[in-house]
Amino acid sequence: MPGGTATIYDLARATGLSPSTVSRALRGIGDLSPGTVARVRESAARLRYRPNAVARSLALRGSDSIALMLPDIANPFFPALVKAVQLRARHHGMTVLLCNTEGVPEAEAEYLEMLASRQIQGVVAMGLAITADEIRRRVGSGMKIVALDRAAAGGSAVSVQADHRAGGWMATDHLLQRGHRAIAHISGPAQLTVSTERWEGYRDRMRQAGIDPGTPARGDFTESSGHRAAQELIHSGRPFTALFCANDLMALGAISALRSAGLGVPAQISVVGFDDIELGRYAVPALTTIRQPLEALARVAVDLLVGLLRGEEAPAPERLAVELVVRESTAAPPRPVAEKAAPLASSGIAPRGGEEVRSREDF
Amino acid sequence: MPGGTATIYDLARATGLSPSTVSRALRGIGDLSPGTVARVRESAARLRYRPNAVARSLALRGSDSIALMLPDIANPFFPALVKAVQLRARHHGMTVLLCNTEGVPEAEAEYLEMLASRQIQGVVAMGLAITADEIRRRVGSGMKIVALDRAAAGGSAVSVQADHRAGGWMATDHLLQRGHRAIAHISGPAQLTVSTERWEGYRDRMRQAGIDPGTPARGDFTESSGHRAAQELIHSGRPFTALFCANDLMALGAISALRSAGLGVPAQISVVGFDDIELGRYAVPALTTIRQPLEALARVAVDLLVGLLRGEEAPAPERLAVELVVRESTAAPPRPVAEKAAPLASSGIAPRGGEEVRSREDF
DNA sequence: TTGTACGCGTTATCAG
DNA sequence: CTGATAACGCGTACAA
Repeated sequence: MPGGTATIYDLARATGLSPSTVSRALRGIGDLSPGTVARVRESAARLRYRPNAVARSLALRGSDSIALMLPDIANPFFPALVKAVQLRARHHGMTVLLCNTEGVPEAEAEYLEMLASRQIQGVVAMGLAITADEIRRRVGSGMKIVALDRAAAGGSAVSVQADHRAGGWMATDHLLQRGHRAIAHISGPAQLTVSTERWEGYRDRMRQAGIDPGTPARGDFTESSGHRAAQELIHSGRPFTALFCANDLMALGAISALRSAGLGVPAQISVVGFDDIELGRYAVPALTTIRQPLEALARVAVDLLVGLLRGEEAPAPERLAVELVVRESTAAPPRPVAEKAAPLASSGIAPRGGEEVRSREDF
Repeated sequence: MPGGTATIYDLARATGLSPSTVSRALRGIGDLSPGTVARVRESAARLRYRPNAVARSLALRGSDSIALMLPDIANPFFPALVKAVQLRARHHGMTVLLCNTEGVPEAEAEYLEMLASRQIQGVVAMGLAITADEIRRRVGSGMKIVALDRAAAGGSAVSVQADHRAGGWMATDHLLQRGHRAIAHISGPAQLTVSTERWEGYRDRMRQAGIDPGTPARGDFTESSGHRAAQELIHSGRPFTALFCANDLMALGAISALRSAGLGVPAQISVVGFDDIELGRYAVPALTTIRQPLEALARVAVDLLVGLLRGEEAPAPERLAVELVVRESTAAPPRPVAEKAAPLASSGIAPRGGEEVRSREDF
């Protein structure tokens, strides 16, 4: 080990064995006498042997890591999912490389290229902006891609998703149950299926109630876009007593805009979000939302990917159930003749921690 | 290229040249006739040649990527820094691997091991929990580590940091200027130097004003810890009209707790945070805070790391200047005989967008 | 200006 | 049970 760390050749020399025997002993494969294994282990420890992952990858044309591509690390929903994915990956002995793409197709393509060039053939992708053709090209050349929570273009990759449509339905149903009729919606980017699905759930439930869902306001899942969309909604003059936002971040932004306009939440306007990010629990008022099953999503996606890497067939896609979490941002609509200065403080003083969770079966 | 992609051997065969000539042509080094270069380029494109990064790493004992280790991807301050680091790294033609450690020393050690085993020798670390000895061991064996924003144990790695102490000083000064005397502090984890430095800035300014700083409440930089710490502060009975939190997330949690307790911000209590995360701009009330120079931090850190990887000497460490950003969460303290039911609505209705930025020189 | 031969560290195949 | 030998794809002295 002249320059850097010891290699299996150094161990071979030290033990008087051959490199191949050392390699086998280290990995515990083949039929070896207990003695040799012990000898190898001992000198490996003594010489501080560290396997060279690069050499191994070159020989094996593979690696023990997977990549996790995500469009916007600044969206608080993702970090939670990242943690869950890492946890599950570790369960399989795999390390996770995070690739932050900002939703830029070029960045995605570059990352994919880089990963292929590094022999990393497993990718969990939270929303891909590249074309279906490009995805198929990659899959065709051996890369395994599992879309997580957000479908890939044209269903070109296996996907594991929550039931966004049911979530939209449940959120809207909750507001209707509370007595609201004028329910506005701020949706996410039009090109994302999660946006359309959440909107469809909303639309379906509205129609079932005999109400015209109209056209949603459009946001891009950022807090600022929620803020802006709510302002536009207010200035449009279209009356509404409740607001279903396609994600929590936009809901938070919308609440900020509503309050700045002197509208109390939930006193005058009720707001429902989507995702159940940590932040929503500590917001004032605490956010009523649709909870996505993070651990389950991560588990299913990673297990699926590992299966694919082992050459197994992809199972039929399934939709994971979401839950309604009722907190403080929703209430009954104000009576037609609303008292003008509804005390905003009421929501702030409300006892905290009380929350109610309901899943699909309860509907 | 039987199995997968084309190699330089395939190109050699296709062009009638030797592998080494192809290798040189591809990288544009050595003296080659223009014709050969063109021929190689052409068939590289035609055969869809993609360099194998693994083989290259093995031959070169190096790689063109650096790692970015961070303790908690869920803290919104980090994603912004991550983006800045990635941008700067790309400027040097390097890709960034994100390693999320959850602040667990074992995870850090494992990642470091993994990186070394992958020939990735450059690391930007935002706070390392492993021991100084371990860090020195790594540095001793060729790994280049630059601590970003948070110092590494015992100054064992080069570090690039904002002037946290000045930030604490400025935040406290701002509150004193507004007329506050009873200023409480919620600090971060005791083992992090950023926590102590921000606290020291607070302490120094308080003493300059002839006020006993007392003992700070303790949080861990999460929103929930800020919420809890504020509750304890309230229940402790110790009177205060202003609160300086060691980061924005805790400030947001504290505000939530204060309002739940019926205390208006800033009507009854003024709050200052630290970091200037995006969320603070859209919170109600918008958060007064200390802004860290993200781009500068990232630029200095990445450039420094790249320099180290090239064998250059580390320059003297420098402290980057922070700024005070005045928004809506700070105001003058209420008059001694405060009207009990200060209208919380006032803050919500306050015009938004007005903010004032001040840097060190203004003090 | 271009080609040959070997090394990087590991795994797999085939003998023994 | 263990040991040679080749291969993975690329970079680089050294030779021509």
